[in-house]
Amino acid sequence: MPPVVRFAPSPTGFLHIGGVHTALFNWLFAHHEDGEFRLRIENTDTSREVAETVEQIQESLLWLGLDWDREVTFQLDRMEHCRKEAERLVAEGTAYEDEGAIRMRMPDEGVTAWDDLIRGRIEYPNEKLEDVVVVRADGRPTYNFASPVEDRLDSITHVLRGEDHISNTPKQIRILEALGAPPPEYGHLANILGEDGKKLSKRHGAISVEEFRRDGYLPGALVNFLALLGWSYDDKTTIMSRDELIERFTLERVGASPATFDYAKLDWLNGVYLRALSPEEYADTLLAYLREQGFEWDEGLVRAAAVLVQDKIAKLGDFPDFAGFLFGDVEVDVALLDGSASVLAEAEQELESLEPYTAETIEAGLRGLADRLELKPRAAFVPIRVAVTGSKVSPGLFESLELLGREKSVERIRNAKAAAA
RNA sequence: GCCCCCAUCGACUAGCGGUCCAGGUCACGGCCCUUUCAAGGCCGCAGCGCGGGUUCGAAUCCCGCUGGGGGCACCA
Repeated sequence: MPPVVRFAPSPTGFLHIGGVHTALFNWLFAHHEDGEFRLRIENTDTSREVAETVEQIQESLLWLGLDWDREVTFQLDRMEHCRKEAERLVAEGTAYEDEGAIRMRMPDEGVTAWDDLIRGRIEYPNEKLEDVVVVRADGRPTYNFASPVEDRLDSITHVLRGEDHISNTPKQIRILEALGAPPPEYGHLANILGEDGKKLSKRHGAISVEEFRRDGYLPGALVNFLALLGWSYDDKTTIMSRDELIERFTLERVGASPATFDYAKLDWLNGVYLRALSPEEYADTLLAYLREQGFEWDEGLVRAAAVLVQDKIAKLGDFPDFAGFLFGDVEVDVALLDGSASVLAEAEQELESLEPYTAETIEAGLRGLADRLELKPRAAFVPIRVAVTGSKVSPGLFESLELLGREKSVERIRNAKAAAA
C-alpha cells in the first residue's frame, strides 16, 4: 500500500523555512515511495489565523515545486465530524464532559510507546498524560483531537513532523486507539536552528520563503540545501537535482540531531546553481527575477549584463547593487578618486578616440595608457572603475565600459575628473 | 521542577565493532590565476563532550554525567 503523508501548517503566519523543511521531507518521502503528499490547513483556532496566509503558504510551496495531491483540506471543515467522534467517545465512556468541554480519559499507569521512524523506540510515561480536552466548551475540537481524527479520515499512513510534536504523539495514539483506529507510523524530524544554536527566527536573517525568493535564491538550490539538513545520500554527494533527491531519499538516512541553518553554505550552493545555468537560462531567470521585484530595466541590457555577472554573484538579489550602474546614474565617492585626475584625463581622451568602441579596443587602449603612465594596470584601472561604476567592485571593466556606451562612459569619467581635481 | 529527544571538525555530514592515527562539502588560512570582485586550481587548519563498562578490539554497543533542544494550554 503506497504511503499517504501530509504537511499540516497552521495559517498563523508566512511559511517558515523550518516548515518547508518538514514539507520537503514529506514530499520527498511520498514521491520516493510513489505515495501521496497532502496539504492540510490546521485552522481550528480562527482567532489566531492571519489573513492571506493560506494563499501565501500554497504559493510558497508551489514556488519551491512542492506540489500536493488532491485538494487542500481545512481542519475547520471537519469540525462536525470531530464533534461526532467526540460524542461517540463520551457515549462509549472513554471521554467525558468537564465544564462544557469534552475530555479524553488517559491511562495513568504504564507507558505509551511507538517505534519512531527516525528515532527508534520512544516511551512516554502514561502518568504524564493528562485527560486532554478534545472539544472546547465552545464546540471547536482542539488540535490534538482534530489532527489524529483527520489523519484517520485522510488515511494518513506516515506522520512526519517536527520534534516539538513528540509529546503530542502519545496523546494522539491514545485518541486513535479509543476511536478504534490503528495509528499511523510516526517520525519526528529534528529542528532547524539558527547560527547561535537557538531556534531559527527573524533575527537570524531570512526566514520565510518569501524572503528567500525576494533575495534571489533559486528554488532548486533551496530545496537541495534543505534536503541536506538532516539527511544525506552518502559521504560525498552534495549537488542533487530534484529527481535525484526523490530517487535517493529514504527515511533510513534521516538523522535525529538538530541542524544549524548555514546561510554561507546556502549562498555557495545557490551560486553553484546559478553558474550551472546556460547563459540563456541565466538571462531569462535574472530577467524574470528583476521583473518580479519591480525593476523595469531594459531587457537587452539586462541580457548583455547577465553574461558579465553570472559567475560573480551568488544570488540574483545582488544584481541591482552590482550592475545597477548600467541602468542609472552613479554616485562617486570622491575620496576614492584622490590623486587620479591625470589618469582620468588620459582615459577620457583614450576612450573618445577609440574606433571601434569595443571591449577589445578598450582593453588595448587602457592597457597602453597604464604603460605610458608607468602604472600597474591594477592601479590605473581603479579610478576609472570607480568613476564609471561608482564602486571598486564591479563586473569586468572593459566589458562594462562597452556596455555602458562611449557617451556615458566618457561623461562619467569627465565628471569624476572634475570632482577629483 | 517534571517528561521526552539529541550529542563526530566553527557549520552540514559520512561512519551502522576491526578496512578510521576518522572521509566529503561550506566557512576559514595560504599559494596560483587575475583589471576589481568573483569563479577556478593547488595546499592547509580543524572533530569523535566526559567517565565508567561490554569486547581480543569502540567514534561505532550499554550505563551515568555534562551540555544542548523540545514539551508540560479549552495554541497549533
